[in-house]
Order: sequence, then C-alpha cells, then structure tokens
Amino acid sequence: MNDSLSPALAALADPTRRAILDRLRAGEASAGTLAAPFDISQPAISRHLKVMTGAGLVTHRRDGTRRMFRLAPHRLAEIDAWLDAYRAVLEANYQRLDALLAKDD
Amino acid sequence: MNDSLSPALAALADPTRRAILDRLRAGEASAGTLAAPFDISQPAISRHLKVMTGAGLVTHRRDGTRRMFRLAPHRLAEIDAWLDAYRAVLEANYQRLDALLAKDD
DNA sequence: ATCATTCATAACAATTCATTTATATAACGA
DNA sequence: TCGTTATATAAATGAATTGTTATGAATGAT
Repeated sequence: MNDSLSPALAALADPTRRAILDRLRAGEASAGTLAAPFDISQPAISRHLKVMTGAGLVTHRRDGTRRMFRLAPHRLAEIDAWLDAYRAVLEANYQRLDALLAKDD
Repeated sequence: MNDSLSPALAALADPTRRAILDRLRAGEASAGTLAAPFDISQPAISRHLKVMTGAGLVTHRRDGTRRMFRLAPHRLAEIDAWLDAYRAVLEANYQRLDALLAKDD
C-alpha cells in the first residue's frame, strides 16, 4: 500500500500542527513567525515543521537565514479525495451537523 | 478548545482502522466480521474498535453475544467541515491530483 | 574574521501506542 | 447449570511521539 494518508492524518492529529497549517493559509511564513504564537520551545516547533514536511503538508525554501514555509495542498486534496468515498453517507448528516454548529452546542 | 478533531484524525491515521471504517460503509458488522480480514490478534482489533469508538467514528449495539458496529458519520463530517477552510487553496490543485490518480502513478 | 540571527539537530525523559498472550465477562443453547 | 461462542480487559513490552535543554550550522552584517 502506498500510504501517504497515514503520515498526513497523524500530522494533522496535533492541534499545534493544525494551527500552523491554518496560519499558512494566509501565505508563506518563516519558522520563527510560525513559532511565535506558541508557548513551546523553538526546537519543538522545528520538529513539528519537520513532521509536517515529512507528511507532505508543507514545503520550504531558504531566504537568507530564515526558512520560509508554504502550504502544500496535495496531501489535503488526497484526504479530501479519501473522504469522497464517505460523501454519500455524510450527506445525510450535513443538516444535523449544520444545526449543531448553528446552535454552538 | 473543544477538540474532537485530534482524536478522530489520530484514529484515522492507522491503516487498519481506515480499512475497518471502509468496511463499515457497506453497513453494520460484528467485531468478529471486522477482525476477520486482518492478520492481527482479536484483542488488537478490539482495541482498535475501542479507539474508534472513543474518537466518535463508530457506535455499537449488542446483538446477543455479538457486538454490532456501525459508522458514525458525524466526526467525518467535522473533518470535512475543517477541510472547507482549505477548499479555496485545494481547488487550484484538483486537476493536478486528478491527473496523478489517472496515471496511477 | 567575528558576531548576531535564525533555525536544525542531539541527547534525554516522560508519555502514548500497537501489539501479544493470558484471562475474564456476557449471552446463548443444551 | 455447563459448555461454547463472541468479545473485552489486564499485564507486559517495544517502538514511536512530544517535549525539554544544550549545542551546532548556515547566512548575512560589521
């Protein structure tokens, strides 16, 4: 099995990493910028970025002493494609979810 | 943070558990039926099912000595909703993904 | 050359995870 | 009540994960 989903989903299972990814929707950012909002050490963030890179969720390029990270949408698209198989089952539940989110329950 | 995504994504990060979920798309199935295709011990599957239950991906009911499991689409819908935020970024990449899948690369 | 900045890597401890074997529990049928 | 079937739980183990502090490496500026 050519399993690129497992590492990607494992990477996304961490709230810090999801927050980093969220930030990257706004565009490229340096490791330092990405680390700033968090209360954990710089090496910890560096590791998170390495995990995300390994999972194919982000890419990076050098810019002087900084390392600029960028969202790599491919893996998210794969997850989306994986969800397609469940789309039929999900469709019956969208209303319920919408209602729940609306009620902020 | 009311984080139901983390456990769900962590649960889905395991190929065995994704395969179990896949099987459940066809409908309700007993723990034994779900365990059959795999080469790992019964307790291991039982634990996988417990993890999936804890993550809210499945529910179960008793049927005599058997325990019948069923897909619980709510969490998958939440993941789908989470992906919505990335949908704009993804859209630019669907063609590329489709091409890749078509080439069976 | 030296120094400051930005980031990665090493080494370590604590925790969590996936699995196994062995055993317990729950429900049914004779 | 006893045995069988189906499944869960316990205990143990090794591997992976997440965080820390300390240190190294790459780049640019003086």
